[in-house]
Amino acid sequence: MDICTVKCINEEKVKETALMMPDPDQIAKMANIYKAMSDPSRLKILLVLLSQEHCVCDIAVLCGQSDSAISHQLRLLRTSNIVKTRRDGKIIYYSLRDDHVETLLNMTLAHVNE
Amino acid sequence: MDICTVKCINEEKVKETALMMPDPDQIAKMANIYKAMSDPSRLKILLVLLSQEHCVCDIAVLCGQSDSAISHQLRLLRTSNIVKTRRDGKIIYYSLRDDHVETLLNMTLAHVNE
DNA sequence: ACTATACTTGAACAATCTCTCAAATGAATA
DNA sequence: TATTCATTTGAGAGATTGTTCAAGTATAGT
Repeated sequence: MDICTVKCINEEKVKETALMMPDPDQIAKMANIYKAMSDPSRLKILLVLLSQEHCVCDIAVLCGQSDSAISHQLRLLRTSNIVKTRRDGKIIYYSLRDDHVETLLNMTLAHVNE
Repeated sequence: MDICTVKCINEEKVKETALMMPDPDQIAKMANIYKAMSDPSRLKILLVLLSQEHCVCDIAVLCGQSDSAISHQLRLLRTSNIVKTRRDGKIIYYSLRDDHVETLLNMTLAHVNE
């Protein structure tokens, strides 16, 4: 009698796919990127920044949310390395950090448009 | 005294960006796609299916989770039109529904690999 | 008809998330 | 120095999420 009775219908295919799987670290990174874009209000922020850089309160106006709510979300996007900031006097301008997110956004936009 | 005192630091830029924004329906669709991929266990399922089609219990083995947990997630992916099914006797095979998700996954994989 | 297998479903609980509100920070101006 | 403005922060409430467990289908084999 086996101690470990793992049922597995097609062992061959399971082995094949297991070899193809990215490692846990990579999966976590991918999930983080998608998570950042998965909340509608955060996605709206990113789409706003896809157009051009903006300060916090203009983003708030464009998104129809409070400065505070936007600031909370921007912090998450900042710590996920998805947006970057630039200070000009009292005003802090936010923009997308690299091309990858832009490309992802544009690709997905094209997808939902077709 | 104004009733509606919307503060808006750069009206010009706000108007420009407002014109560029996708409509709410498109934004919702985009968010849904990202949401489907944002949970690590769901993302793992999609990466499994990126390799080839699999039945529920093989996916469960590959993901290290219960059949039930996987089935719940697969339902979400099914109703989001991200995976499709094919029945062969008692066994139901799941696979990715279209090229777009594959492309997104591969692009993001390339991104976290660099 | 009965049993076994592959999968689905509903309820429930814990964990996580997003927003609001009030207070705090840091930089520019009076 | 005091005030104002743009933004950040912390605590807390309400909603959403992912998993488990137990019970339910649906199909195939005996």
